[in-house]
Amino acid sequence: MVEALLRALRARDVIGDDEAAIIAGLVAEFAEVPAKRTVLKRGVPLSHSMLLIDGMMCRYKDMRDGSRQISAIHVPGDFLDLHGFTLKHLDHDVMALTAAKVAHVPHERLTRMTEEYPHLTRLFWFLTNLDAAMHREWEVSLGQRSGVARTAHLFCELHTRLALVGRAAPDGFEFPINQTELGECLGMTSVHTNRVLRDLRERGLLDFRKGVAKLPDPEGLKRVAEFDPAYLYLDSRPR
Amino acid sequence: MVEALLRALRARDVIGDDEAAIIAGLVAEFAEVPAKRTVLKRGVPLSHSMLLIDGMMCRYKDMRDGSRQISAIHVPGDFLDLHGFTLKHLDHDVMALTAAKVAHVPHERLTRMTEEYPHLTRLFWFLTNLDAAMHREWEVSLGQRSGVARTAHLFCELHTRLALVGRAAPDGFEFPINQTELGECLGMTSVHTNRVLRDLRERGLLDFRKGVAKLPDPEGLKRVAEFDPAYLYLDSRPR
DNA sequence: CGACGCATTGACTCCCGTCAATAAATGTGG
DNA sequence: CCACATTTATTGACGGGAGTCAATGCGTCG
Repeated sequence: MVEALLRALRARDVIGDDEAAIIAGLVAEFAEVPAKRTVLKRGVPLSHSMLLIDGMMCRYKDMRDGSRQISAIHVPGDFLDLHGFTLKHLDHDVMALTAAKVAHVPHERLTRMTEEYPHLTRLFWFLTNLDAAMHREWEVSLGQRSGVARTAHLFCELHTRLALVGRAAPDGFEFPINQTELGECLGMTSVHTNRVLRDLRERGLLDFRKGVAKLPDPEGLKRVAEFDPAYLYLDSRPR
Repeated sequence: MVEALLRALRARDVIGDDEAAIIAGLVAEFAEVPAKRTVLKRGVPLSHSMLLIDGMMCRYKDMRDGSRQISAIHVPGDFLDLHGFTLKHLDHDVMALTAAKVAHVPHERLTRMTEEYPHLTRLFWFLTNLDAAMHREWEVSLGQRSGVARTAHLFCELHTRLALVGRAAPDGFEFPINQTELGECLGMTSVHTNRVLRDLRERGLLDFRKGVAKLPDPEGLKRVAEFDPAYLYLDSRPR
């Protein structure tokens, strides 16, 4: 059940079968989550972390005026709140975009991991640092890229991350999100998101419709996005 | 020399004198850095992490067209690249805004820490998660807040963080940055940054001039910024 | 004193938000 | 299987916040 996580980790370091077994042993139970459900609320004390097994989720913060910023998209193999282990409660909410399956990892087991398995500890620490690296790249998108480039960049990132865990084809992937939510990732209104998507479609770079993204020209899309996957740290070195 | 770091940590957890001594013992050497110097370049393999003792620095990414996004501001007590311990190289650059003093912490000592001191490991892990929390809040600023609110929010954050390490008065603080760099934090041009600053000054909320920020009405500034310091995790709980 | 960096301001443009209408897709109950 | 409600996508018209270009001022420093 933790295959996606292992694929993500093995893209970055060598994980022995013994360590894989320990990782699998961290999971206490599995749970199903219906689409659109908010699974984690800001400020609530946490006693376990959640690993996404299947489906897609997002982190977000709501503003007083009803607008919302989605600060991260989660794909299978991602922890939704591994940072919650040291933060004790979250500063944001987490919501399921689709029906999803998650694994619960009790914090006591993570504490024990920090006491007995320093290498795994560094690997899990790495995962939260990877989250931060993605946040930084999103800051660049939101601060510097145009609507078109920002949108292209998001789809390039997801294509790369989903392919890593076997959820993307070379020319596309499923991305079950509507234009309002997509706009909430990109800091744009749904109206403008719609226009940007039309632009990208007319330029033959991206066809996103009904929750399915088609990438007829991935290289062209990367060029428009100024996409450099270095921030995803897809190189294997000991952690 | 590591007082600022200890103040930051003690705002979030109980640190014994024994642990404080271990933290101090992580430092191998100190170094002086001149203003405007880039101290860390993306992609360069790292063998130690740097703790900021005095002065201010920033993380940034350059775009191909010459524009730049600053993704974080660092104050004394911050690690500049603790995440580099598990990432092995950075996805961004780090630059000194002022003349500064840093402490070098060799990665071997951090590795040893993960093997011998699980509580300190969780504390240091927490620090990188705190960085990520700030990145998320900046995503919210860049994606949803107006130029005025975004600017106000940045000054609220810095006021809080600097006060924590004894570098701010109740009504202001030193912030040695020019309007171009400030704009690079906020995703705006220097011209627009100038207009926003004038606006905030005329509204009696913020007077930023010559590297000094005066906050005649901190509560009003927070209101405009929709500033909620929860994401800074200034509550003491065991990590 | 002149060169330089930085701040300030005006004029103009344009990307993107707002408001609104319509269409298309999806779901729901009878 | 149809009538109806709801959600989502699409498009137009209009306005405003922010970018671009450019000129001016001003303090610092060699």
